[in-house]
Amino acid sequence: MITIDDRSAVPIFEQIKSGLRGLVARGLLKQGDQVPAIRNLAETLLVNPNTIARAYRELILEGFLESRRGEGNYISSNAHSCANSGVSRAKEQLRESIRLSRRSGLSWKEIHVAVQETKEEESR
Amino acid sequence: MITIDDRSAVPIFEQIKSGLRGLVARGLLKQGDQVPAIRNLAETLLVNPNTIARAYRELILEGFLESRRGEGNYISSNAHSCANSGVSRAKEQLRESIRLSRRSGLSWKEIHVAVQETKEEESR
Amino acid sequence: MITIDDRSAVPIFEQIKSGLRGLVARGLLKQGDQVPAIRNLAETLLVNPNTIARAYRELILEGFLESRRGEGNYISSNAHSCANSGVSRAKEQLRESIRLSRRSGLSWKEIHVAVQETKEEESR
Amino acid sequence: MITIDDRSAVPIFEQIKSGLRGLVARGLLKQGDQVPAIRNLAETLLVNPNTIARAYRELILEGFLESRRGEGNYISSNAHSCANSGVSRAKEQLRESIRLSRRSGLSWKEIHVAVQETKEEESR
DNA sequence: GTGGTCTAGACCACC
DNA sequence: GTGGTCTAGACCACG
Repeated sequence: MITIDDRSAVPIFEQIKSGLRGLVARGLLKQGDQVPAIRNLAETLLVNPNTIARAYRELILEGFLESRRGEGNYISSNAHSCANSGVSRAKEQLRESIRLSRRSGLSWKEIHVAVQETKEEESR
Repeated sequence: MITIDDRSAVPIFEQIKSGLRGLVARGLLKQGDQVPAIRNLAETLLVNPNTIARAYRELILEGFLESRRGEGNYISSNAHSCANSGVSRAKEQLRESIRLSRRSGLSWKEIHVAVQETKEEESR
Repeated sequence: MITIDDRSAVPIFEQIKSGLRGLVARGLLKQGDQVPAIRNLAETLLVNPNTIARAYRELILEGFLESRRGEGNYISSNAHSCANSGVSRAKEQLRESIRLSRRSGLSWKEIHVAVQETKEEESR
Repeated sequence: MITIDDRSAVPIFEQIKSGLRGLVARGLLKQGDQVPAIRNLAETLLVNPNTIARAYRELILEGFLESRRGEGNYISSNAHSCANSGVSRAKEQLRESIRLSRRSGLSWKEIHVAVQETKEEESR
């Protein structure tokens, strides 16, 4: 359910963090749900377990996850608000990318086209 | 004519590279034009000369700039195609950011809003 | 395994690049092998880490090396072809030096002697 | 009679210096002969006059040329020995290039082939 | 005046 | 542990 792009400039642990927040924002994961065990997810995503551990650790600090010792990690009760603030952060990052593409010479028309194309790509 | 954002995750030398490519793509700089001297631009942008030198060096490797010994750096004859490929690269990066923001839970509507807001911000 | 000549007119980072390409061309380094860590090699060759970093960075751009985040740099799968094109480049540069020495007045006999002497020097 | 390669890493003024020394070494220019006027040679070789001036200046310091004020520059009486020392310097440079090509992975056979090919190229 | 190389060392990020 | 970026400043070479 989470997609990793290792060629991306965005750190893998960030991709995991925003991936999980996105799942909550979209309602695919709810308060109290258990998230996959570190080793499990590492195997699934073909990623170093340390990287997963770091993502979880930061999500715990953030109050998005709760760790129950010996049991696993669970979506916390205030995960929703974390997810929402994650969404606004994502929006701000997107705006920065848009500004950057402008400086590289893209016209607004091209930017709209890019949005459209990505939308169609996704619905396939 | 080039804008630098020190807070951006995108390295400064990359911002300079795409800035120059953008200037050519928008027709503000043409084949044969001289680009600012390294130390000059460094002073203008409040950036270390080494950083400018690195941007220029990579643009030369790319064939976008030509260096004439002891004279300076000039927009090369095939800079236009480099600029265009730079534009498509920028477009591809934008699409990646859009995908990423989707994974973080942004709706298509929110993405359109972000584009709109950035547009208005720029025209101010 | 790489030799640096600080008195040479050839920049150190270029010597490192051709040194590595040479190691692959001679089969002493193979696809998938890890190259020394930047700080490591810097210490061994008594050279500034930045200089090594530059050589590695350019070899990555060239497709000769692959960098795995936080892990290190590795000989890429198509390093062999890069090494070969490096060898032809070296050959072309040698021919240019020969032409230059001709223009400086060396006879072909003297050139053969120079080759012979360098050969003997190396085998010592 | 002198060939310039502006793409070469060897500075143009050095190419001119060794070119002149080569002409003497090969007997095409003798003691007392006048060398071309700076502006003249600059025009012929499509080179900045400053560059010619620098080459001449250094050849004068070296004792290879003599300047007679208002008249021009002439091959000096001990030009021959300068030319000879130039030849040995050229030989040493050639040997360094050979060592460099070795480090880039060239075999001795390939080096001999390169010499042979350059020879044939010249006789055409 | 121009660019090119190198050093030194700081700081940040990822694994 | 790894690499990446940036700054500061020195030094050299070409035109």
